[in-house]
Amino acid sequence: MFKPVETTVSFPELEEQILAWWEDNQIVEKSLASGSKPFVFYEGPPTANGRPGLHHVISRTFKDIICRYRAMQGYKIIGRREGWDTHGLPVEIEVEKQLGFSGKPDIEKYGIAEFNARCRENVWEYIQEWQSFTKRIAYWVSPDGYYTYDNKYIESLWWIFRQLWERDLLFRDYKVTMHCPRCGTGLSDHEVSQGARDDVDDPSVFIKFRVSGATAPGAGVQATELAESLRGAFLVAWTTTPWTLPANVALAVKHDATYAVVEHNGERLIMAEVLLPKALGEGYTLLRTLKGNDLVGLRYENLFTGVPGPGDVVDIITAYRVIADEIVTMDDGTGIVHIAPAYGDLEVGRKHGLPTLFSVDLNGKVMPEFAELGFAGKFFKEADPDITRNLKERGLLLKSGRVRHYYPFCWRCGTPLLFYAKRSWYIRTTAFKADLVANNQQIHWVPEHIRDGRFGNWLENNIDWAISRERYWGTPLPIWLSADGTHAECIGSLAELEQKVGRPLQDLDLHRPYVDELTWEDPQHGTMRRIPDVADCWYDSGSMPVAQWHYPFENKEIFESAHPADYICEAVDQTRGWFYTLHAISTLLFDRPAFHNVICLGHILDEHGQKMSKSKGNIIMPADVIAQYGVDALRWYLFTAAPPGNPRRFSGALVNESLRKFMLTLWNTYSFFVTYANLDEWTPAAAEETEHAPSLQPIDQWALARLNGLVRDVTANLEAYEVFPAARAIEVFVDELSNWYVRRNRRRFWKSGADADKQAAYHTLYTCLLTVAKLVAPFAPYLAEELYRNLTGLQILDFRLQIAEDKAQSPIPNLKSKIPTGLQIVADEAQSEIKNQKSKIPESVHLASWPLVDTALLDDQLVADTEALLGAVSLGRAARKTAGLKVRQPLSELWLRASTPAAAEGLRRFEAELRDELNVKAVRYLDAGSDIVEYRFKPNLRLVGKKYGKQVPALTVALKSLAGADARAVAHALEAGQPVRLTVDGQELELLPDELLVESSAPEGYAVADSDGMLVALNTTVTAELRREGVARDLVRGVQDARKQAGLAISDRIALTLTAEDAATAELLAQTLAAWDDYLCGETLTDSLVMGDAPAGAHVETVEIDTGTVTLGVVKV
RNA sequence: GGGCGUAUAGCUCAGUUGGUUAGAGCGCGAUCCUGAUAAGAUCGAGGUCGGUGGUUCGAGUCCACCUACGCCCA
Repeated sequence: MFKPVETTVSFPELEEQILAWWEDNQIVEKSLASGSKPFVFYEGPPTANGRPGLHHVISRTFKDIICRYRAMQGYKIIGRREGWDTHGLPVEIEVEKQLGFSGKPDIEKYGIAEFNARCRENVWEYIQEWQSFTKRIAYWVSPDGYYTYDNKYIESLWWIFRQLWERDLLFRDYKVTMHCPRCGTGLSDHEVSQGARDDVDDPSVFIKFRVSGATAPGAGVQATELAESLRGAFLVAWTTTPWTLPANVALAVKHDATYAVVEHNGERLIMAEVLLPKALGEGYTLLRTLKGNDLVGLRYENLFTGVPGPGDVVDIITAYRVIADEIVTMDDGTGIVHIAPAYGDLEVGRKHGLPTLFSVDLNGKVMPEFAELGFAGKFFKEADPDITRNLKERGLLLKSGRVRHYYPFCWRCGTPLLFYAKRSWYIRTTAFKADLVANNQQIHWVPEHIRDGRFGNWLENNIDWAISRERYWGTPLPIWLSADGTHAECIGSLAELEQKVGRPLQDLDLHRPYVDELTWEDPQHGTMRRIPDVADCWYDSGSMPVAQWHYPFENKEIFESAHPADYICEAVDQTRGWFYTLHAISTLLFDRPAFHNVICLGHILDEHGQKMSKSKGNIIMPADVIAQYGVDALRWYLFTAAPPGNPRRFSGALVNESLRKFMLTLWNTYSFFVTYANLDEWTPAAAEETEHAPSLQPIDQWALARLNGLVRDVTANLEAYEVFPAARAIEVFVDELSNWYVRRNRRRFWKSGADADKQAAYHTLYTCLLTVAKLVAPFAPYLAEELYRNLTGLQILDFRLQIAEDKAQSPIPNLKSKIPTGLQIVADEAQSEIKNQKSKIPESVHLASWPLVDTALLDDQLVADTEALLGAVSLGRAARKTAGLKVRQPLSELWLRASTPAAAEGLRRFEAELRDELNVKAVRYLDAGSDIVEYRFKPNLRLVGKKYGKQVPALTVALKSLAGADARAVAHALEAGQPVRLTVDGQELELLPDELLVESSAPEGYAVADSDGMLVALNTTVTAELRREGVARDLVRGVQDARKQAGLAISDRIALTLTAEDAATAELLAQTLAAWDDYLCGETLTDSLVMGDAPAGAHVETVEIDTGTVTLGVVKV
C-alpha cells in the first residue's frame, strides 16, 4: 500500500512540507554526520551584506549536488559548512554610504573603532535572509561555519604571513595606485571609473631627448657603433602629462617596428617611420631606418633629475636608456614612449630594472627639489606650462598643442587623479611561477579550457601579489616597523605578540585600531609600531583552507585530512579571485594545488542576454521563482539548461518548461504506478520474488537495461563532474519510461488478476521509479524524497505509527485529518513492530546509497534494437500520415527494411510491438529476395573515408551507377555478410559489408517513409473486414470517452445503446457488431448492448464512423 | 590594447575522434492518438551553422584572419 498520489501537484507546497519533515527529523544533521571515506569540500565565502541572488542559487546548487552525490556514495564530507567573507572595501563603502561619508578623512574623524564596529554589524545585515534562502534551496551545509573577522581566523592568517616572511616572500615595493591628492587617499577601480571623463583638454607635447653617444651596460659592438653614429640626434617622444617628465627614467620602443632617422630643420630626429607624416608633416629628409631592437641600449641625456623615494638607494646607471616593450603602439605619438615608473609605468620599470624617481608628492605638489627651475610647490597640472616652457627654452621641445582625451578625476571632489607609486607590501608569487603552473596541471577544470586558457595564462603572466591596502576593515598586516625604518618584524601568533608587549592579550580584538596601539621598544631600533595597512580581503578567502580550522593552533588532524579540497565551485570571475588566491597560497605554503576538481560557472543573464543589474531593473529574485515553480524546478533548469561554464539566459518561463517537461512527466509516471499498485495491493516484497523471473518481457528487460545503463552513465558523468550530461540523461530516460514503457504496458497493469506477467510489469516500473528517485536525489532533493519515501513504504509506516501512537494515548482517536483520502489503514501492530520495520530502510533518500549498476541487466544490443524499433514506429506513423490513414484503422501489412542486417535482426525481435503500435496485421521484410524494389548503395563514409581517401568520390559514383540485377547481386552478397568487389578508376576494390549502406526505392502502391537507411512501407488497401475492425475500435474509443465524460469509475459496468444517423451507417454498424460485439463489450465493461435510443438519464455522446454519426448512450448498471 | 569564451531554427539550447538528409524543446499551423499525464505522436513553415579564406576525398566540427557580444586584465 502506498500513499495515494494525485496527478495534480503543487511542488512549492510539497517542498515546504518536506522541508518541515527534514527539520523535524534532523535529516540535514544526519546527512552531514554520515559517511566514512573523506571527501573534502571548500565553501567559497560570500559576503552577507547584500541579498542572495540567482547567481548564488546557481553556485550553491552546483556545490550541493556534488556533495550530495558523494554523501550517498558513503563519503564523509569535510568542510560542508557555511563560510562568510566579512572584510573588505565593499563593506566599508556600504557603511560610508550609510554614514554619508565621502572618503578616508571622514572615517578618521569619526574614529576607526566606531567605524569598524559598524562594519562588523553591517556584514550580517542580510544574514537571516541568507540562512532561510540556503535552507529553502536545499543547500545542505553546517551552520557552524567560519567567518573571516574572527580572531582565530586572523591568527591563522598571521601565521601564514609569518611563514612567508621567514622565507623572504613578503617584501615592500612600489605599487601604482590611483590617488586623489586633495582627499589624500587611494581610489578603487570602481571609484575611478565613476569619475573618468573622455573629453579632457590636456597639453600634447613632443619632446626631444638628445642621444649621448654612450650605451647601457651589456650592449654589443653594433649598438656601440650605432650610439656613436647617432650622437647628438634626438629621440622624439610624445606625452600629454609634461609634469611626469622630471620623473622620466627611460624611453620605450616597439621591438619589431621600423624607426627612421630624419633630417628636420637641421637636426637629426628619431621616431617611428609610420608616424612621421602625422608628427612632422612634410619638411623632413629620411636618412636611414632601423628596427626598434637596434635602438635598445642607447643612452640619452636626462631632461631633469628626478628624486628617489625616501629611503631608496637608486642606481642611476640603470636609467636614461632605450628599452623595448610591448606597451608601445603605433597608434599615435611617435612610437617612442616616455617612461616614468612612479606615475604609471611601474610594471615596465620593474620588468626592465629601472629606478623609480619622483617629482610630485602625494599632495599633488611639485617637490621642493625643483625650486631652482621655478615650479616647486605648484599643483602638478599647473606645472605643465612651466615645464613645457623650460624645455622650449632649452631647445628640447619639438612642438606643443592641445588634445582631448580620457583622464580620471576624483568622483567626490573632481580633482584630477594622480597615478602614483606608493609603498606597498607584496607576496613574491613570481618566485613560484613554475610551481604555480605545474600545480595547475594537476587540477581538473570544468570546463577544461579554463586550465590552459584563462587561468593558465594568468599564471604564465604572474606578477607579485600586492597584499596591502590602506584601509580600515580588514586583517591587519602583522608587521611592526621600527621608528628609524630599518628594522621590521612579522608576528605569527597571539602568543608571540603577548610576549613582545609583555602582557596578556586574550581580550584584544585583532583589528584596527586596537592592534595599532600595541608597540614595544627594540633595544637597537627604538619603538616598534605596526604598519597601518590591512590585507587584501582575497588573502582572507584564499587562506580559508588553513584559517577555517584555526590551523596550526587547533584542529591539526582535521586540516591535514582536509587539504587539498576534492571539489570547489564558483563563477568564472573567480579565476583571478578566489581560485587564484587559493592556488597561490597553497603552492607557496605546501607546494600542491588547493583543490583537485573545480566547476567554473558562467554568468547568469536576463532573458535578453543582458547582465542583471539594479539600474536596469531586470533582476529576478530567486524567492519569486521559487514561490511559483519550486526549488527543484529551478535547480533542474540550472542543471539542464546549458553546460555550467556557459553564460545562460534566464526567465521564469524556462523554469516552467523544466517543471512541465521533466518533473510532471516523472510525477505522472509515479502517480500511475501508485494508483494501480494500490488497486492490486501490490507491494515491493512481491517484486523480490519475481527478480530475474522468466516472465520478464523483452520490454521489461529493455527498461531494466536502459535503467542500468542510465545508472552507469549518470555515475560516470558525475564522477567527471559533468553535471549537465548527467541530468540530460535522466531527462531522456524519464521521457522514455513514461512515453514508451508505461504507454506500451498500460494493459498489463489494468488487466484483472495477478499473473506473473503483471508482477513483472510492476517489478520493472517500481525498480525504475525507485532507482530514478535515488539518481535524482542530488539534483532535485525534494521530489526525490517524496518519491523515495512513498515507494519504500516509509510514508505509510509513518501513518501507521502515528495511528498506533494516537491509539495508545486516546481510546477514541480522531484521525481523519491525518490520513489522506482514499487511504485505508488498519494499524494493529505494536509501535515497536512498526519502528522495527522502519529501521530497516534508510529514512531519507539522502541517507540512502547511490545505486550500483547491475551489469547482469545491461544489454546494449537490446537498447539499440529498441531504438531501431522506435525509429520504425516513427516512420510508420509518418507513412500513415502521408496516406491519410489514422492509426486506429488496422492495415494488412507493413514492409520493413533496416539499414543493416544487424538492425533487421533487432527489429524482428520486436515485431509484435511493431504490429501493435502501428496497428498492422503482418510485418514483412524487404531483402534481396523480394524484387519489388530497386536497390541503391552509398559508401559508409566513416569507415571508407579513412581507408580509401581520395578514391571516395569515384567510389561513390561507382556505387551510384549500380542498378538492376547488379544491384540485387550486391544486396544479396551484403545480406549474406560477404564482401563485394567493385572496379573503381580501373582498380578492383573489395568492400566489406559494413562499408556499404543500402537504400531502396519504395514499392509501388505503398505509403512509404524512410530515414537513415531504414524504410517502412504500408499496404494502404483497406478491405471491408479491416474497415469493420476500424469501426469497432472507433466505437470503443467513443464509449470510453463517454464513460470518462459521464464520470464513471474505471471498474463501473454499463448498459450501452447505439443509434445510427442514417441507413448506411446503420448497415455498417450492424456488420461491425456482428463480428466485434464481444470485443466492444469486453473493452468497455458493457453488460447489455442495445440498438436504439438512449434511455432517460443516460450519458449521451456521438462518435464519427466512416459513413456518418453514431449516437451512444451510457448508463451505469 | 591583451587574454579567454560565445555566435547553430522566431526563442532557449544540443551537436561525440571531421563523414552520408544539422537535431531537441518551446512557440505557430494542421492532423492524429489517449481510461496515467498539466501529456504524447506525425507533418509543415522556419537554418547561406556570425563572415572571409585555408587544410581535406569530405568542415557546424580543424587552422588563420575579421565582425558582434560577454567576462577578466591593462
